[in-house]
Amino acid sequence: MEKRDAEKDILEAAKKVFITKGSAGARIQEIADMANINKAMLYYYFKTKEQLFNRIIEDAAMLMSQNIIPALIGDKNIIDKLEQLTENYIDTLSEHPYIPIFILSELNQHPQTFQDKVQSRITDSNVLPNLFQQILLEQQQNKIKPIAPQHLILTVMSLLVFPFVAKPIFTQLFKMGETQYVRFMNERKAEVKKIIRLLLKPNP
Amino acid sequence: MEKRDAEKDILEAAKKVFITKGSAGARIQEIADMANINKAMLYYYFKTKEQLFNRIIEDAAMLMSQNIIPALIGDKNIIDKLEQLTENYIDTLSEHPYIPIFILSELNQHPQTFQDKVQSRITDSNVLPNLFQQILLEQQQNKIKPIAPQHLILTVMSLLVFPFVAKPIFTQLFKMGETQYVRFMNERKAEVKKIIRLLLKPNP
DNA sequence: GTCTATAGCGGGATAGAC
DNA sequence: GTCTATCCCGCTATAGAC
Repeated sequence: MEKRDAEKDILEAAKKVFITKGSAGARIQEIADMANINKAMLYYYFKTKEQLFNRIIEDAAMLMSQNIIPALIGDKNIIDKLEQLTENYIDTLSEHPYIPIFILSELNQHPQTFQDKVQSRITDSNVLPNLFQQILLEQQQNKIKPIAPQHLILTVMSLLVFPFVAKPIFTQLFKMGETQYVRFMNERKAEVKKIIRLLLKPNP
Repeated sequence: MEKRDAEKDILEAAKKVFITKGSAGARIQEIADMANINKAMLYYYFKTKEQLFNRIIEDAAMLMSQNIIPALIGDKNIIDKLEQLTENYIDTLSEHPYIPIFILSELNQHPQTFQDKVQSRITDSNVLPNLFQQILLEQQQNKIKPIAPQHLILTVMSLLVFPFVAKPIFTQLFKMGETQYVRFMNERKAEVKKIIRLLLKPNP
């Protein structure tokens, strides 16, 4: 029998409600109900709706960047790094499929949020410039085919993230249930890796 | 000197506000102000906020499907069709970059919307089953490499749509201005077509 | 068709007892 | 820490004069 932790319950409920309804559409009452807690109690733990929301979106952004950065650092070659990223990303997002659309949608409405809460972590780590440099270096060494680093990165991110962003559309369009969706996204790892190799592996 | 058309002004303003703030975040007052019209006048033309919103999202969905369907029907081969789609889509979305994130985000919050307003148009036209059939046929004839139709479609859609969905992220990440973004998205047409050919063109 | 004024209420936030 | 009651603002929507 575990001790009931109000703050944890609130965060869990808030996550669900904010992610499905968005910042403006979410109702504090609904979060409180879902956490089996009084609305006043919620304000006892989190001073304002905005503060609670910030906490949720920070957690979500953290979850995302935690999977990018480790896959991309180290001294493996580019193809290995991107394949590792594919594994990590699809696994994590399969467990949290609504995170990307939530982040992107909120970012669209408040672009400053990104600057403040997400970019700093990526910029500070210097992952991106290092990756660019490695791509250009491996090209000079003829280890991979020529491609603009921006296009390569955007292509891989597109292939990884979009299927989750568009989940509601394409599960309905392809008439998939939840189980089929998960299986499909697992197949998709191989598909994305195939494209990465097609793009980068030099012709023999 | 053109005649002032209130209804048109409202729709134009509503489009901007709904797309940037979302359905729940949008304020009727802001739409009215932007349309240089009285708030009561707005209710004269559109009975409720919801009705106005529905009109906006229907227009947006229409704009999207208008570009998919024509590129995919007819008797061209798959590669030509997908390359045509690439041209149409990136051109249209470059003019309306915030439409995809708007639609996807609202769809996520109200999945029923899709069933009602978008899917019917696509389902009725029978584009998707026909396309699937053509893909399988060309594979049997060894005109294209083997690939599951679902993965092919999802890959192409990812490559086309995601750069717009993630526009705020990657313009900031790659430190791009509006002009550079447009130029980059134009380059991207060639990049996407290259990937389509890599995926489908049989090795000689 | 256009405008002013206002109804009416949903929902964020707080007071204050226990 | 927990709860009830309530404040009060902002917002959708309407009434009604012109």
